[in-house]
Amino acid sequence: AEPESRALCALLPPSNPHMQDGTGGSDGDGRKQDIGDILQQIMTITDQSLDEAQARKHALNCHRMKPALFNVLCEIKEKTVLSIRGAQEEEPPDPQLMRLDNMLLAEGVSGPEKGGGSAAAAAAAAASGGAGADNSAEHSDYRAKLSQIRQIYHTELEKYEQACNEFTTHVMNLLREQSRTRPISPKEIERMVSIIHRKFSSIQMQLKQSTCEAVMILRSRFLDARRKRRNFNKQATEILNEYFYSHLSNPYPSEEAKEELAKKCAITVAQVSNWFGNKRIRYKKNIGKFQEEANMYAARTAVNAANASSHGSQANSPSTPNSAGSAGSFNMSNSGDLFMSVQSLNGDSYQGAQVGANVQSQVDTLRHVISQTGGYSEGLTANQMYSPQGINANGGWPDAPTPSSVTSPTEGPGSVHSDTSN
DNA sequence: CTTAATGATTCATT
DNA sequence: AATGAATCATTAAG
Repeated sequence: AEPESRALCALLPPSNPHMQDGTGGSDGDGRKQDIGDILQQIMTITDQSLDEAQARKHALNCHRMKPALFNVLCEIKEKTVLSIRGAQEEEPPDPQLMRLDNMLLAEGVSGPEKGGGSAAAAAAAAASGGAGADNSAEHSDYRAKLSQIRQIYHTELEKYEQACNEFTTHVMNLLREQSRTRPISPKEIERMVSIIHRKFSSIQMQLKQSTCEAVMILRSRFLDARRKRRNFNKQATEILNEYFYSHLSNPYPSEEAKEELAKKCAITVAQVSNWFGNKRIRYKKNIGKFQEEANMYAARTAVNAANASSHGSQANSPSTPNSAGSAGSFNMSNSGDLFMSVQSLNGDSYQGAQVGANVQSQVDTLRHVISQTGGYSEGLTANQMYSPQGINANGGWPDAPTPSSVTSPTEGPGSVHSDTSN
């Protein structure tokens, strides 16, 4: 068969003139010049009618030499494809692409439809309390933009996918059509398809990259925005202040208390912790500045307590950790002296019917009220002697939860520098 | 615009 | 990990 092929090969040029009407007749010498002609020819092809092309194709297919030429082409193909196959190997999974994919997945851009996610977030916000609207309002911008990005990403991706598929089918049809004229193995089609896919996937990667970039920018903006603070509403501040001043001797709410405060204030536990951290340090820094506030809340809490106790129930006071059994443990345990003083105070002003946690929670309050009214100055002075400002000076809260006298401001907490550093 | 108030963050400490 | 202290960055008030 070999010599025959060669012979056929030799026969090939003479058969050409049929294809190349007048233009392609030139051979090796005038190549550069020919390029112009070929170009011209190509340009004119577009002008040719489909019928003409179809007829030409048909003529080609029906050419008597066609089967032989086909075989030749097959043989040549065999060799070249082998060499191509050697160079062509499985592409490794691009690590960068994986990185991008992972990130997009993590950001919820490429993951499952975020409709559920946002619904869940909304549900969570709703569950966290009535004023969860704050939180969702804060995040709505972020979420809206994220979903916008996601939508663009998905539509673009879909567009690419569609275009890729369209193009692939086009190419496959083309190759299949051409396979009647020239030998095209399925492997080759496959390879072509993979090349197309690779091209498109590189485009996709660009899309993913830019999407990632957008998300990152959005995210950084959001993180910056996270620093944007919104003041708590008045009610929340009141609740927090009530707790603070009614636990002034030990303003360290337990985890449970924090949770309850958080729930009541419609803020997070972390925010409660922040608030107490700020409050403690700022109160300590300049007690005088908080005098008025302290007295106010003390009085208010005292009224609440009085009402509560007169009703025979303490569950009403927002400042006290209810569930009397356990919540009071952290301050009951370390203050026998306090308890004693409370009892004496109770003897003076209220019925001794206070129970459990409520007692401790009202110690400071009662002090305030009593000192405020002035009628019980003796008892107060005794308390002051018992726990003078010296303790405040030495650090106050952490070691011994001692009642701090708010009413005598000791206007000189040496460093009155407020923290206005900007 | 300036300043105080305030929530959040960061870092050191325990 | 929780807290204190300092600081940042925004908001509200003047």
